Amino acid sequence: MKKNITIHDVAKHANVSIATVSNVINGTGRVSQNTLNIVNNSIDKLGYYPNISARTMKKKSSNLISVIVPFQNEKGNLHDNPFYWNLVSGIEKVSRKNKFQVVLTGVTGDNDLSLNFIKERNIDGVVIIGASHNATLVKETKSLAIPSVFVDSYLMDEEVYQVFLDDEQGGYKGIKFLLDQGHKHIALIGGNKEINGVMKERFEGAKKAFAQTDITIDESIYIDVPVSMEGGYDAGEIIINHPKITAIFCFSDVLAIGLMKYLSEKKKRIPDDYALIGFDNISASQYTTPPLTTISQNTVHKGEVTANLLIDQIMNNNDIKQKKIILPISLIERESTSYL
Amino acid sequence: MKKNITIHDVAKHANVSIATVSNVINGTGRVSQNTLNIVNNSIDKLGYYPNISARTMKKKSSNLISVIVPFQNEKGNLHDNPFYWNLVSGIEKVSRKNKFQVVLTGVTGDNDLSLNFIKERNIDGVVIIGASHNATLVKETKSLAIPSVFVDSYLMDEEVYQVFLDDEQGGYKGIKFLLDQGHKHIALIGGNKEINGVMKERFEGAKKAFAQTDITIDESIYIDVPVSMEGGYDAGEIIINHPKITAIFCFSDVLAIGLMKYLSEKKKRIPDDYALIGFDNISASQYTTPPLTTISQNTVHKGEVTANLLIDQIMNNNDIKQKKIILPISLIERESTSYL
DNA sequence: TATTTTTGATTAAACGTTTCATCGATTGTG
DNA sequence: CACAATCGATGAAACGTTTAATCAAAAATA
Repeated sequence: MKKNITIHDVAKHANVSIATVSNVINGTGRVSQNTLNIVNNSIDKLGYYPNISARTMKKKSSNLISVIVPFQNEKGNLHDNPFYWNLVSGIEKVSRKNKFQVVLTGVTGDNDLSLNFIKERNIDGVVIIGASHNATLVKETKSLAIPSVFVDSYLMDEEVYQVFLDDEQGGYKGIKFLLDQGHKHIALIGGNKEINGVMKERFEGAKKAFAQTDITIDESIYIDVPVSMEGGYDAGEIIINHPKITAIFCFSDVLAIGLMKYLSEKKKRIPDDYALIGFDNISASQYTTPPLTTISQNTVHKGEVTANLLIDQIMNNNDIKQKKIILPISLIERESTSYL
Repeated sequence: MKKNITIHDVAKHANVSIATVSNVINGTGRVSQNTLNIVNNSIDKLGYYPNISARTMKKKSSNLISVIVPFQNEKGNLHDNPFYWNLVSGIEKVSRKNKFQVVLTGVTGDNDLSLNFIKERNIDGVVIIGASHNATLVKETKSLAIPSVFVDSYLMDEEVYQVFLDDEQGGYKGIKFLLDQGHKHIALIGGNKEINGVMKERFEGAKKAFAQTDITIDESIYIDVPVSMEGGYDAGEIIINHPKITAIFCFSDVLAIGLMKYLSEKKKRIPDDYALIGFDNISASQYTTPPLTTISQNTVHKGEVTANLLIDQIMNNNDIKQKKIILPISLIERESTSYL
């Protein structure tokens, strides 16, 4: 078992005290140019690297960021949706640039909801993705009293840092677009819209668009399914049994992709039989046939914004303008929609 | 600033020594049922949780697993491919079950190739994904001399723990399938096949399938593009300029999805004009039109296997049968192929 | 009963840092 | 020249565990 090189070894080698070595490593205190060189030289020569656990213990800060992904299903896997990967990608990238590392943790139900590790490890900040459905998780996180950012969670809580999309505007624009094209009977497919969350917001936006016309939303239908390709596929049956429907707004691209399969199996044509809009602009959405008109969000960017907001808190940047960051959306018109 | 509850506080509260408390926490040493109850009671009452950094320092083990994803591109983002997310999902799940947490780290080129954090944090084990292209990374990792598993890396190194797919068999089965259907001119699309790695293996398998027939592989073509939807799309132009080609084998589903878009834009029909096979069986592949015939791997499962192999090493399970685990593939026939 | 073994618990050192208080030497001021 | 201020460096305590060595009391053995 090879013995670790410690700060003591460096101190001995450089003929200085460990305090001086520590100062050199951290750029703290006062140290002359001369000893600085000597110490750095010793560090190189010995191949010294600091022990972060010791540092963490002393400083009560680990330079670790925890990203928590709650599960919708019970299989224990992370969501099968490219959206999450892109988000995490953005978070990881910015964190890395700022010398933080990302601990990725999935939490399932309330059962194994143990955020203890955050305190145990002196984790500096935590990102929670899509916690709307999980009140316990939110409460638990708040009680940690460490820097945190909730993504896509729609918490009615001014105290809390949040990043989300202008989902309402997204819902609005999607429906407005379809209405402008002359559609009158529009199906909406999404997850549970009763809970505060992205689905509810998108739906609220949709309602607003309807309200601006003389078409009442009652002529439409909302189909509540699991947000996955399979869910979208399953929703297809309901769609084709509603004879009047001419357009569909899926509150997630994965839903739209699943639905397209069902419709294509039933020989329905897009956009001829049904105009179709998705949400998220995952990269697959431009590769469907036809390419999917969708509400675009830059998910990697969202992750970057999230990480920055978190790190600003950690660093005590008091020039944080706002606790809530709402990212804009835009509608990308592709070929799954066209004028009637 | 609230003071942390330490093992000392618990000891005082329970009227025992800190050593006893430590024994209770870890289930080590001898402690009577009576004091066990008392101590546990104190722990609950005080809301004590151990400080993992202190423990890590003493035990030289952090219960942390590092997952390293090398980048192909220079944008600094993790690969935009659902494959990776599924893999990480499997790793995270098994790790969590075994009380390990996952640190996710992207490394770009050789420039910022700093694996120092692994030693600095006493990380217990490391998973490296797709390191074939990155010799420095491999060398660096080996020099760490800690438990490690390379995924999809094809290292010619018997010392090293590896998990990969039976890529050669995958390449073989795909081509054999097309040849059996009567195709004679087949295009292959993949990444760089000159480096040891999944692409090379798949190509080798393909060659074997050709060798069993009187059709020579020279009548085929290999198109080397970045492994992404965009790459597949770009390959399309080459395809349609090769008049004899009747079938295409994409060494990744994302390539196939990109290609399908190009072909559909050019009014080519699948499978009528081109038979098409993908690789990976990402969930999107069954939602394309037509659904994609593909070589299937269970990527979440692959992640689970990887984590188990790593944890077995960490736990010193000497009943590890083999250092190389090759996971089977199977061909899933969908509608992007059919007999001529 | 005298002696050994086992049980349950304790003491104290060690893990590798950071940081505060201290201190001698050098430089600056009036 | 006497004194104050600054500079560069140090010693030692503290962070919160684990664990080896030790020990008294209780139980088992002869």
